Amino acid sequence: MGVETKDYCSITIVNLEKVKTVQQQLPDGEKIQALADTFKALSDPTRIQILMALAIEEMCVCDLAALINLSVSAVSHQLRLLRNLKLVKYRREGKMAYYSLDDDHIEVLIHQAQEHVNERA
Amino acid sequence: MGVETKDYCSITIVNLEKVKTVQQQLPDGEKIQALADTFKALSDPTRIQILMALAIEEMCVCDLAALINLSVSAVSHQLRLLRNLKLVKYRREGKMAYYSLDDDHIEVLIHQAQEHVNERA
DNA sequence: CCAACATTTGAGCAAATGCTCAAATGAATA
DNA sequence: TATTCATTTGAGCATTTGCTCAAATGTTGG
Repeated sequence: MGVETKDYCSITIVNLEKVKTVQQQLPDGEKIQALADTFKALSDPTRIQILMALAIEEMCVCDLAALINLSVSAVSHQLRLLRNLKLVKYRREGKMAYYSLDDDHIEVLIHQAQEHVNERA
Repeated sequence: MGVETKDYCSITIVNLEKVKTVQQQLPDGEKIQALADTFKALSDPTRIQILMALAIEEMCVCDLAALINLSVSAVSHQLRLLRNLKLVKYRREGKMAYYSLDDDHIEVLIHQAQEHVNERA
C-alpha cells in the first residue's frame, strides 16, 4: 500500500487524504516561523515584564532594571532583542534612553493570554 | 521604612515614583511566569504546526508526523508537552491515538498573532 | 580635555530546548 | 500466545537561551 506522493521519511500514513487537506490549509514555512518568533519574543518572564511596563509608561533602562530587579546589562540585552523585533523603540534624552512600545498588537496579544491564564484557575 | 521598599541590588533609580507606580500595576511573579509559559508553548514551529493542524481536525500521531515531516518520536514528545499544558487531549481508537485541541483560547491567540505577522509586511 | 554616568556590547558559561536513536509499552490480530 | 504496529519514553547530543562580568561607547558638565 504505497500511495506516497511526498517524501515523508518512510512514515506510515493512516489517512493520506486528511494529511493533504490539512497541509493545504496550513501557512507556509516562513509564516509558521514568523508566528513562532512572535511568540518566542513573549516567552520569557523578563521580556513580558519589560513589555507590560512599557505598555503603561515609557521608561529608561536603569528604572526598568530596578523595576524587574535585574542587572542593567541583562535588561539592555533584552531591549536590543525587542528592538530588533520592532517591538520597542527608544528616544534619547541626554545620557538616558527612554524606551516605549513600538507595537500595539503585542499589548493585545498579552491581554489575550492573560485571559487564557486567568480562566485556567 | 524609608523610601526604599525593595532590594534593588544597588541599581541607580532615576524616577523612584514611576518605578513604584508601574510595579504596582504589574501582575505578580506567578502570573508573569504563567504568561511566559503560555507563550513558550507557542514559540516553536513544530508545536505551532501541531496546534494549527489540530485546530482544523483531530489527527493521529503518525499522520501529524507525516504532515509536518518530522519523526513520530519527535511529534510524540511535543504532544506530551502540549498535553501537560492541557492544550491538547487525545482519545484512543485501537492502536491509534487521536489528538485534538483541548483549549479554545489558543486558537484565538494564534489567530491574533497571525494578524500581527501579516500587518508587519 | 577629563571625569562621571547611562547605556551598549562581546565573551563566556550554566541551564533549557528539540531532535534522534533505541528500547519499552499497549492493543489488535494471526 | 506470539506477532505486529502505533505510540511512548529515556538517554544522549548539538544548539539556543539568558544571565554575569568586564570593557567599550556616547553624552553631559566641570
